[in-house]
Amino acid sequence: MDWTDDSEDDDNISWESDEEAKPENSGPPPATNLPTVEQEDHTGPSRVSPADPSRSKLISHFVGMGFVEDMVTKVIDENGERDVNTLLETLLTYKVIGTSTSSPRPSNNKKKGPDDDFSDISSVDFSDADYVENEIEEEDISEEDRKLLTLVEMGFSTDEAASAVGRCGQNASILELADSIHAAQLAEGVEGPEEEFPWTCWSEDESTTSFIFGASTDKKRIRRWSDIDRRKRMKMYSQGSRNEDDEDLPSLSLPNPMIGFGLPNGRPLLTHRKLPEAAMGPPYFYYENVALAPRGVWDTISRFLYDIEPEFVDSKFFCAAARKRGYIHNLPIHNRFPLLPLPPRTIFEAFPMTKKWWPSWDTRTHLNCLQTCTASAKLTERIRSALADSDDPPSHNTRQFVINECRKWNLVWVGLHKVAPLEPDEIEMLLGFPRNHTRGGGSSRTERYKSLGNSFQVDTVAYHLSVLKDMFPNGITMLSLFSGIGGAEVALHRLGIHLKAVVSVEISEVNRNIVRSWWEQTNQTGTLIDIADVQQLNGDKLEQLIHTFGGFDLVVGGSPCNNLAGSNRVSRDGLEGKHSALFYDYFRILDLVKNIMGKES
DNA sequence: CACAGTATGACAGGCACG
DNA sequence: CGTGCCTGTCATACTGTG
Repeated sequence: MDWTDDSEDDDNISWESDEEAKPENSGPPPATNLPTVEQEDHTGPSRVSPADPSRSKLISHFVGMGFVEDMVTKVIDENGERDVNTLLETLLTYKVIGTSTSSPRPSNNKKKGPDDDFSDISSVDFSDADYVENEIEEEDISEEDRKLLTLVEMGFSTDEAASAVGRCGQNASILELADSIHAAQLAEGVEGPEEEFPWTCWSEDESTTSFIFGASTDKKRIRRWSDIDRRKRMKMYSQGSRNEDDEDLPSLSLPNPMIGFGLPNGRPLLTHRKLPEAAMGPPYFYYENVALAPRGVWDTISRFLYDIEPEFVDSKFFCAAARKRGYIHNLPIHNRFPLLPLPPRTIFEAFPMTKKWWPSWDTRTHLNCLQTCTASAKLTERIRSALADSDDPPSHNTRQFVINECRKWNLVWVGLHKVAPLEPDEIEMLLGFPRNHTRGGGSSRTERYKSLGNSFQVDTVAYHLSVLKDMFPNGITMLSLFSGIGGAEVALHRLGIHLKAVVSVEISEVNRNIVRSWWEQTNQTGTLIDIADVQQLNGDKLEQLIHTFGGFDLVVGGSPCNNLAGSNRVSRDGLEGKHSALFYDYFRILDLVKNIMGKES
């Protein structure tokens, strides 16, 4: 499966285009810049030339993040100070290059040449003489030492790094070593030495680079994810430099591209995080809502949900339709795997019949977010007549009109000059549900659109939940809040995870019927209990349920987005809105479950 | 009454530009 | 760094129809 065929998209992966547009980025060599213990003697602003205030501020900022000053200086020299985002990307790229030389791939750790090491970072020019020179220098460091250095850079102690190499052998990859240390920490029940979230890496695929946040060897300099500093970094990461006055505003920024902690087939998938003590299970939990909520909403949600950083993912990387969502969960994030078969990932793959009628000037390869409303017949007729009356190809204005409406309403081409909204069963397919999942059972067409528009994208959610399969070979007991049409249930079922018991809370009777009907049709052998209102789920009721089922393994829920979604022109009131305030019920119930289960164990 | 159709912007992020 | 422009967004309220 090729996860890179988006490259012709207009929403190119930003670092690709950035790097390609800047061949001069081939600058500083990676190897000598591998952070080492010497790094601890680097200082802040004092060593920075005061000649240029903005420059020295920039340098000390990056140095404070754990980059070596020489490397920072060099990167600024080459890129200028204008685009902080580019600077950070470049610095991180060099860091990753350095890391990758010391971490052979798990499947291929034979002798390797430079090409092997860097083939996945094609956008950087390695013909640079500096690079060759430093590759030679790097040969002087033993393989084991390089791994130790990398682990230390990731925030582990030298003792832990050495023990991990001892346990896993010298041929183990960095990822395996990091996992081993993490597992050892969990087994011992001790707080990790480097606070939570020592580093995070988003990696994509063979043609892209990876990002690492906050790597540093200095314990005191490690930034807690929950600190305000992370906002600064996220802000820089996603938007470049901003007004300093904004820094106190509690506002998380969205990553671009929106790929969460990594995608299927991402290579190498260097993901590892340490959660705050209070966030850890049991039970595991998984919370979802729209990514583009009003300012401050995700900060609040994150603060309530034990300060876990949201994972923002756009489902366009999983299927043919976009769906930008934030997920907060305490699940492990390594060894994820996608649902099979992989769903169609472009419009043409999903709807081959449309290709015949698709005009060349409609360059869409993905649909936008599937919503609860669809275009009217009147609009599609306006489009048809506009095209029928115009030349071939149509004028710029006509094309623009048609394209805008097609994007806005997710229209597809079904005939000459003829566009149409998706049918409910087509949306079911895009979202990963079985065909006719919402059909029948007293569900009207409008209700189907509404239920589907409010649902999970199953493949995306399943990818995150896939880590549960090995952990619960005998199946799981789940509390599903705001179940809707059962996206989480379908995801777990498709993953082959047995559902021992599901307590489903859903206000809509139509949706409850859909889930019940699906449950019966898939011959589930477990128990399904449905409850209409989250308000009914008080401490007594939960205690009773937990007693009956021996606790919950997983608490899933996507609370209502009505007052958060951008489409809402009337009552986009944020988390305090009538519907979206139900988030607090999610938190209340999750916290109750944690407390009750904590007592019983 | 149920259902379908329709009109109804605000707002934030990304980008190019000066 | 500010500005303008473009783009995208799990929706609500009202009206018409049978």
